[in-house]
Amino acid sequence: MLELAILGFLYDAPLHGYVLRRHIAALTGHVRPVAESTLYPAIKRLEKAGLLVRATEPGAVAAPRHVLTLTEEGGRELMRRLAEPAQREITDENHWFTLLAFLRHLADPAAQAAVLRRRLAFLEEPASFFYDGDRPLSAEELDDPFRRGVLTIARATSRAELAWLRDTLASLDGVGR
Amino acid sequence: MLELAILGFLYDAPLHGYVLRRHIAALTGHVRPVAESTLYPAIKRLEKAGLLVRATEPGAVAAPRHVLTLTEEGGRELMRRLAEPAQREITDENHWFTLLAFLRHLADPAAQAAVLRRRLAFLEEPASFFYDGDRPLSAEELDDPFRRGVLTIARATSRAELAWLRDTLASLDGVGR
DNA sequence: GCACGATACCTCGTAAGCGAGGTATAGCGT
DNA sequence: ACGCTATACCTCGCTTACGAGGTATCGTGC
Repeated sequence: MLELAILGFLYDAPLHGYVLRRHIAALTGHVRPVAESTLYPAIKRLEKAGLLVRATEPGAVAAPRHVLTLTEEGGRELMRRLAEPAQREITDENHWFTLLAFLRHLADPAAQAAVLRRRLAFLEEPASFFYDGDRPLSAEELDDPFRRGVLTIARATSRAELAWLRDTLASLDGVGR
Repeated sequence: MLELAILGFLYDAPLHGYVLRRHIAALTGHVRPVAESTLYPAIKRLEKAGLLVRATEPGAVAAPRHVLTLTEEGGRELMRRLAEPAQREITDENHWFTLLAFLRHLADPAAQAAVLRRRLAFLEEPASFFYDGDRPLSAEELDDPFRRGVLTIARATSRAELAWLRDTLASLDGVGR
């Protein structure tokens, strides 16, 4: 998820670590902050894998900067990660939102639609958080107000997302034809 | 999050690892599956910390079971984790939902309300996923349909949750008076 | 002249999660 | 007799993440 965000931001423009950190904080920081000690090693991993290169520049304001530029391989890797996300990227909202934030980079509308359809299939599966044996329980069946909250909120999210998915898929299909 | 779920389920009744695993899978598995190689070490951690005890029972169906029972210290630890959750438990929906699933165990309505109010404060902070400098962008200002989706979905979730939070807080305050 | 905050990057030890793989038992179909 | 599936638990090595702490530069206010 972090690596995807790094690749996604760098695809737009070369950045140095500090600015990248602020971009990532803006994107997911209110929900899941990223520590510096997580970001810098992640950058090194991606550099070692040949997905980005670092160029040292004298710091405009303070210490020298390491400007990060995506390599061609890095661009290809981003496309792979966007087009063929792991199942976790589809099911976990945190991951999914990060993927959506950069899905526009995947130029092909059909490929974008294919990813959305995987999310659609996931949301259409009957699933709950609470079960009576194998039968999913609805909010109305629960006494516990907190568990009822979970289902109420999840249902509202699911509805909004299904509507958006169907809308967006329709317009992507329109472009494709 | 995983440890909270273990403590939460065991607070209801002693369970052995395999059943616990299915409970956890039902609760969060569709979004974020938990591997066996994560669960069993987690159980051992909690045992080592004195939060639960294991008793070997001949397996009813197959191999011998390790029935897990919460200790008093384990019960107290659960209450602590429910009453004073880390900020991540409040902001990250995955964590938050897990917390909500067991918040009923916290018997005091005032303590429950205090936790809900922390979530309320978080949701009331103006925050976006996308910014123009420091200014949060609204869905309407975005060209990118996927980023627009993120904001549309997040807004629907936020609305539903705010309504539920205010309702539930009102009825908790009613009980407290 | 100097403390302070912001910029900019880094290392280290520890914790947590995961996939791959292993061990066993019991029951069922063929 | 044999394989298959479900139950039930475990270890190992690898990767990722995090907090604590460190280093250095520059501009601003006092």
